[in-house]
Amino acid sequence: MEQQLTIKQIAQLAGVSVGTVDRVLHNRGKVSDKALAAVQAVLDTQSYRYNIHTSAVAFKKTGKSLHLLISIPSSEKGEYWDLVRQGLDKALREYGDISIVCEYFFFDQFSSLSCRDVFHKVASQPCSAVILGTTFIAETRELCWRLDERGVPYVFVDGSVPGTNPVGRFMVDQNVCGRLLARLMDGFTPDGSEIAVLLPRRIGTQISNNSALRLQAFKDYFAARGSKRIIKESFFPAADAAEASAEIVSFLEKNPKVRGIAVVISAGYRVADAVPDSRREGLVIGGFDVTEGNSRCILAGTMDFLINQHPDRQGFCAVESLLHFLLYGAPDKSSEGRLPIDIVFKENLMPRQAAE
Amino acid sequence: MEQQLTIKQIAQLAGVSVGTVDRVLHNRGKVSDKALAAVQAVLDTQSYRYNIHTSAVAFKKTGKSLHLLISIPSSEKGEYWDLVRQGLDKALREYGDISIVCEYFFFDQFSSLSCRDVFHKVASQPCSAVILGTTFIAETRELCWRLDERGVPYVFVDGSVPGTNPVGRFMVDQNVCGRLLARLMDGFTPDGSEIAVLLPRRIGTQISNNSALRLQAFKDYFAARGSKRIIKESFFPAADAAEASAEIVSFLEKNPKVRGIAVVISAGYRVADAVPDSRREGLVIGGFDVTEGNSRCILAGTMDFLINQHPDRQGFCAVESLLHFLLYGAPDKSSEGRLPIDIVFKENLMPRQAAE
DNA sequence: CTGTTAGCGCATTCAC
DNA sequence: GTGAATGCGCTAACAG
Repeated sequence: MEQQLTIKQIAQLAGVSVGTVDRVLHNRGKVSDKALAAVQAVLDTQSYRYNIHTSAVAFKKTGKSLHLLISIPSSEKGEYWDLVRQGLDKALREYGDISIVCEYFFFDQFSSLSCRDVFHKVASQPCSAVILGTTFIAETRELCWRLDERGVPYVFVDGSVPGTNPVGRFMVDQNVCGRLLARLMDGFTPDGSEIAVLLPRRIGTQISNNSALRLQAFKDYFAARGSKRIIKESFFPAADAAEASAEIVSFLEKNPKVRGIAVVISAGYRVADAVPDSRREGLVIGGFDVTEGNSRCILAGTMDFLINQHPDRQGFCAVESLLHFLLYGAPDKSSEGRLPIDIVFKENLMPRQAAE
Repeated sequence: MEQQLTIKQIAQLAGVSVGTVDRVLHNRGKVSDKALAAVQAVLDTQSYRYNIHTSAVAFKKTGKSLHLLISIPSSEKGEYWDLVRQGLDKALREYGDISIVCEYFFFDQFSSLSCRDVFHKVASQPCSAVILGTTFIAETRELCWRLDERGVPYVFVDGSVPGTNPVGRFMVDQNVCGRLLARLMDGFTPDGSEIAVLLPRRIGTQISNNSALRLQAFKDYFAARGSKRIIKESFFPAADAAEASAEIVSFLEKNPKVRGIAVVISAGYRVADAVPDSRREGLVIGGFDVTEGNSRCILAGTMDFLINQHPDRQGFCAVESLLHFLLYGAPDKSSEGRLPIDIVFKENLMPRQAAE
């Protein structure tokens, strides 16, 4: 709408040259106090909007390009971290006018050793910035310290780690996830019935931070309302379909009053697949995220709803914000807020939920 | 990621100049068959991505700017069409690097006469393109014919009108809205209870197309499942708080078995406000869209859920797509798909749901 | 420290 | 019909 302020105009208003304005805007130093004050004065009055795209064009001249390192868990196609990746890639495509060299470092989300190994490589790799999937707290923190030392900016996807200084954090509120799950389960199951919460059991690894937060919030919901609902917590081997199936069948037999199953991870389809048809009627199953497996179950009617964290959006925002930071030199305004959470039923499941 | 193809490179590969490539890309004619074939050959092999932003920069030189006409219903702050407007404005801000002159033409969504009047002005106003809120079918169609004659492109927000040729249509599937509403109501109310559907009663105007579609889909949901649920349809005066209140109290007294109220328009808060506290317990109220009134009720706990059509997103996408069309000369790939629909509970209500 | 300038992708104008 | 040249906002190299 209203004409944008350009650096040329700023220069004119401040009585300096565009070079000086550029130096001020990017904190490149080598500016006299007087010139700095003059430019600042203009910036304080008028609102300047930086044009990331023309900036990118100018960058091309030098042949320099941004070097992005992305370290996230590896993932089957259509599973959680692959969706994150789709969002990352989509952003990289959308900002294709900016010269970006991008390198992925995948680690095994079930192995802290693998994470440590991979992060070690990341720590010493020269780059402009890093995007991290926060899975292992200690390992992530250590890497961040190394990056801080080197002055390399980084952003988090899917979580945050205390004691670090990320330029942005892109995640949803797990507390909201847990309470929302509780609300839906509470509403969709009959009053006297029991509800099961299924947690992942992993070999040699303890329950992930997100699962724990969701479980806590889930229980908090009922506690806060003074609900008499009986909640049955149970672990299942999320990685092994056959084993999971056997355990879930047995669990349902032992708990005949269960009318709802809340799966606090994105492998809900494993549970849905395991429930025998004879038990399907009157059983509500809810899970997380529109992964391929969950999507299939929703369409088939063997799962009832999903809480969508929009992993793709998280990835997209991470790249977008990081580019803004790298080119503009200051964090994006919206890099700190929690991202919205959706609820997906069969009725509103979109074949391809597009990232942003 | 991979280097973008530029028009300079295309020119080189085709053995012509950038001017010729530009003429081909924009169908400006004045190109020999031979040159056209050469450029086409390159475009067929390589994939060219047009850079809308550098294009916008170049446009500035000429001082020419895009003239957008936006004609939508007027609206109180925070109500449905104001949310659409927020999305429109957000897009205009985001694409602030493009010189756009934008003019709003508001009409009264309850008066076809007002619409006709306003559209008459729009029809003769010179402009680059038009964005239309599709409220009155006949009036919209007539305007579109006039625009077609003049060769002015237009897009729809919040609906579509048969027999027109919009460059894009940005809306959600009302069929999905209705079925989703039914699904939620069905799940959240006890089995034997009755469900009320509340429709707007307007003076001198018949029920809007969207409301009718939602109602039909709502009923279809139950019919398809052979459900024995009793659905009570009722009209209420959405525009008058006092009258609405009286009628709803009386409705609830006459229908004591009603446990769910589905309001098929965005004025659900009027219903929620009218329900006496004594009847609140065990009553589920669902409506449409995160308007200020609905938002207040959700937070207060007097409404239970909203189906969010993201009017802001619709507006945003409309502008984005139109700009793409105007600058590139071809419709956006994603200008035809239906937009996603969210569900909002107290737990996942975001204070300010940002557009895109 | 500061101003000038070339050039990025693109649209347009104007000679040829 | 066509291509060379100009300038949009911006960066960076360079000359003062």
